[in-house]
Amino acid sequence: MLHTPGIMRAKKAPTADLTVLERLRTAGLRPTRQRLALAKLLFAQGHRHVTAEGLFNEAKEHRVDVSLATVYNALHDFTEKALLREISIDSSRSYFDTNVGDHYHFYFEQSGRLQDIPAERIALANLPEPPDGVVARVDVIIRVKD
Amino acid sequence: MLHTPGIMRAKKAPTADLTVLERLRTAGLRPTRQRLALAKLLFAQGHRHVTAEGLFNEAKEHRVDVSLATVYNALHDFTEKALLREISIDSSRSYFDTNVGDHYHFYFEQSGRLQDIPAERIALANLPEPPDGVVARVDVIIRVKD
DNA sequence: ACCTTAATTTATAATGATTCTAAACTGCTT
DNA sequence: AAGCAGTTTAGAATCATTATAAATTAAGGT
Repeated sequence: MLHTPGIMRAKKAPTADLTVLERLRTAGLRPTRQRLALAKLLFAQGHRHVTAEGLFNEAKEHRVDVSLATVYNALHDFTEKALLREISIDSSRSYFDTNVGDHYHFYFEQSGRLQDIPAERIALANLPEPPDGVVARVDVIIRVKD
Repeated sequence: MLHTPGIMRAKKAPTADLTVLERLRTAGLRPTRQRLALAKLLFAQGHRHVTAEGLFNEAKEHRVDVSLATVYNALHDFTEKALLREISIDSSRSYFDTNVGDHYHFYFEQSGRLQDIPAERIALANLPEPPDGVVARVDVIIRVKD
């Protein structure tokens, strides 16, 4: 059985990977092995809410060898490039949301879990103008005792 | 010039102090020297937003001798007894708000300052019900690039 | 393919806010 | 006045996050 190692090695990864690679490039981020692997974990399925520690553990489970520092770096780089959005729910840790569109959140205090609420599910009217400066974003968090 | 040390010592503090003492008692908190002093700083004037570190420094300026641990204890005790409300704006520190009524916030990212928005200034309609559990509270934070 | 360079990764140390500990102290009731 | 549960405290410990500085690697040019 003949095979062509060179071509095998050069063979392109499945579509999902390509997309991730393009996303990174488009964002102006060098698609390193680590960033690609983390981005794949983050963006493979639907929207997610992760913590640095959580993503780090997930990477380990998937035999993705990255340092915790790199997970932090990647999360911040992705956030800076609007691939992620950072959410402050409690002072003890930060969550990162793969949904960067306009939306709000349920926060379940017991479990520490977050759930998206589509923007159209809440009518926010009469938003006051800030005394000065410009509105960067409006966060709405419905805290639920579950 | 005669004076009566015993009576002087026993003399009641001004109204504000009495009120603070009553507030603590009513809340079921023992009115210790430290808690009284901190409560006075917190509730003397209008509504305020403080951090533990900030209140600690303010205490020092006023020659109120309390430890940082006590400031943390007091802030948490007050919050538990609904004399304060804790607000999570960013993951690096907690703010405590002396306004425990229904209201929202402007957050000025540059300065790290918070400003109250009265509840009636924002119309929040169609709030979705949580899938399970009960709504503990709804936070609205308007983040301002100033 | 090979170089060069700047960006990235990494182990590890450092930081900073907060919490814990366990010993000393103090309101409050008897 | 005495005793005790509730508080305070200095200092150590914790935890998430950031900084450091050396090693690695992606990208572009030759």
